[in-house]
Amino acid sequence: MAEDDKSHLTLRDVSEASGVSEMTVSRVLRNRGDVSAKTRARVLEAARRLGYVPNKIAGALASNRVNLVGVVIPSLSNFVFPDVLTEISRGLEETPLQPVFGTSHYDLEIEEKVIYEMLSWRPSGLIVAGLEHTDAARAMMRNCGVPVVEIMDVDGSPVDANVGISHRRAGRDMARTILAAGYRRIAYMGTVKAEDYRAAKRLEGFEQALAEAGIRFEMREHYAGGSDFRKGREMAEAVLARAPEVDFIYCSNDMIGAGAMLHCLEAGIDVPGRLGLAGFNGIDLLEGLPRRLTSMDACRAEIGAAAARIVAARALGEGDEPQRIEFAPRLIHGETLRSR
Amino acid sequence: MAEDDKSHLTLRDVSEASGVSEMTVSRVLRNRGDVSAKTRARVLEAARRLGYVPNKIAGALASNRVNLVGVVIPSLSNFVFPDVLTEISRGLEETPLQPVFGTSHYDLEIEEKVIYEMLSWRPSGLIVAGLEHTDAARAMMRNCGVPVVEIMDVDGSPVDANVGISHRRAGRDMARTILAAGYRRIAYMGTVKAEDYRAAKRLEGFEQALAEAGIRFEMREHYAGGSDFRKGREMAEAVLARAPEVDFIYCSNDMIGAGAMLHCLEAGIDVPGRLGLAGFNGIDLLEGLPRRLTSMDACRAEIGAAAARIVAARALGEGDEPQRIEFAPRLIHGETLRSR
DNA sequence: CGAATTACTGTTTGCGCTAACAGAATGGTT
DNA sequence: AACCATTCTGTTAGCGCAAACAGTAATTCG
Repeated sequence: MAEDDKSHLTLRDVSEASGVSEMTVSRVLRNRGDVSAKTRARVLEAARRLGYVPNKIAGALASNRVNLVGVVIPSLSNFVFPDVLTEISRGLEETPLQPVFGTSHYDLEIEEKVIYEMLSWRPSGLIVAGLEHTDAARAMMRNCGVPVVEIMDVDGSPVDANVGISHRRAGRDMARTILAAGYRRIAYMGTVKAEDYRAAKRLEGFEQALAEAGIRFEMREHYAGGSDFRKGREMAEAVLARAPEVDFIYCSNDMIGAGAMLHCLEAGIDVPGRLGLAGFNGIDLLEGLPRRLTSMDACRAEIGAAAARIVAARALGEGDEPQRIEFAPRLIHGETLRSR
Repeated sequence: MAEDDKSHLTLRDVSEASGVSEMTVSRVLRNRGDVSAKTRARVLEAARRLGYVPNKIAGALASNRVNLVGVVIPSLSNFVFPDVLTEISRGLEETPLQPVFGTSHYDLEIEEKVIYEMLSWRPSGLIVAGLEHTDAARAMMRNCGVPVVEIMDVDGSPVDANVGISHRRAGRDMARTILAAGYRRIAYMGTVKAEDYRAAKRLEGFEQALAEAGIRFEMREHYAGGSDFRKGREMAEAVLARAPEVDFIYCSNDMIGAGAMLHCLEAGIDVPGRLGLAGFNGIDLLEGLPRRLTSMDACRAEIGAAAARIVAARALGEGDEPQRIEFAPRLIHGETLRSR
């Protein structure tokens, strides 16, 4: 393939090697404009022989077009986001657009920096998780001149387009389902991260529905750090030791919920008879555990796909999609909730 | 913050707004060269007021420096890779470098395209998972003029730098450990993907060690698609139904292994007495399952960190790191392997 | 006090490419 | 033969920024 080590090959090198102008080479390599079959072949041969790789930096500057879409998410170690990313990638596959990822570690200041970095590459669009941002970040997104889609959450005021679910409603619906199943002494286990706005909104909706039924949490147990089975186990044990009367534990996510379930089964607790459990996210990876955990699908596949569609449509100027899409989180009844 | 909608602010706009030359603005914004405190303040104020975001495309073209590091991995839906990415990000945090990710879906042709795309942005370095590539991809990496680190695997010939573990050795070591524990009727459960070269190498090493002990697999069960508990359960059930004499199942990864474990426990099979189980990757997320699965740590944190270090050192010209690093996969004995 | 140094700011040039336009070659039509 | 349309190729200019160099003013020093 490549023969030359002079690692700064330019259009000029290819044009000299093939005996045509730089412009013609450019046209061939971009499939733009008419070029005779013979010339095309010569150019392609030369490019391949030299191992030429076009310089998109220069191309982007000259054409004022950058086929990148910035995607800003809180973290990669949370199941949810890799899923969404995968779906966004798939959604952009048929377009000339390419996603570029950045993570904010659930920190709005970092998020602001990441957005700034992304915008400094003048992408064709931006997809950002969540509706909470610093003022500066919001201003940048408002003025960047490209489509911005805020995803995952719809409880708030988007800067531009918005695709997600209502986490408040998700919490409320889950609470009502649990109450309808007859549980009354309910505990919460969730992250202590104030920056997980969506978990906070679910909790808020949940508590609101409880309040409407004249009920309050028996207790709330918080944790810091990542979510895994072990943490769920330990916390469930602690909760049940301190408040044995509890008959349901609502968990802020599926990993914790599954850990709690594993503890209960091992401790010989009747699930869902004596104690019910529910999580959030509908992580299908967990299918195959001894009991299917009651959960709620966050529609992350749909969200990723819709966000990709909106950005693509707007960036490529092919008509405008509806700009606000709210999906309805689907209850996954599972086997850790009495059905009656 | 921003006031103007004219979304194409340039250095000139800031320079006019602050009454200095473009060059001085550029210097202020990059903290390069001496600028008086007064001028600096004026420029910063103007930039902030206008909502100016520098154009890195232009900056990169002019300076011939792009502070991006391309990272090419097979997939995001595999635990392992988000982990490595996170570690690479962390490793680059203290440098001016920023990672940019792309996925190949375990397809070398796609990988070639992704590498081509990445190189067309003229990054400061490239980190690629695996040692298997198309000839064209290898040629591009050889001639791109920036540090290239192939990660995860060391069984093969790297183009440039290389950090990883020997999967062959990992398989061999695991087999020996299993044999030493007295198991003799061994089955394999793994992906059918011929493109998962590392899993194939582990299998190869494993079989070699078995052969040295005069043993062959009782059976090999393959599956396609993603790895989850359910699949592990189903396959374990199938294996034990067809070959009840099997006393150990070696699984190509932890998810499958954990699924198999869940099946066995539910079926009342004595683990590890009657049947032993092992996986691969040492996924700590799984801690908290009823039994700790025997596994092998793939050193993905160390690999990510080392790759980041090498790229940073080479790209920033701060001396050269050792170019080939092999980590030793650590056995995680777990509770699904007899200890004797 | 003049020269040398330092501190700061400006000018010119070009990175590698593409948009826009201009021109040449070819073929068909009247 | 003159004309036009079509097909192909080349020329010019400039995208927004930073490197290199060129000042100018303020300060230091012998």
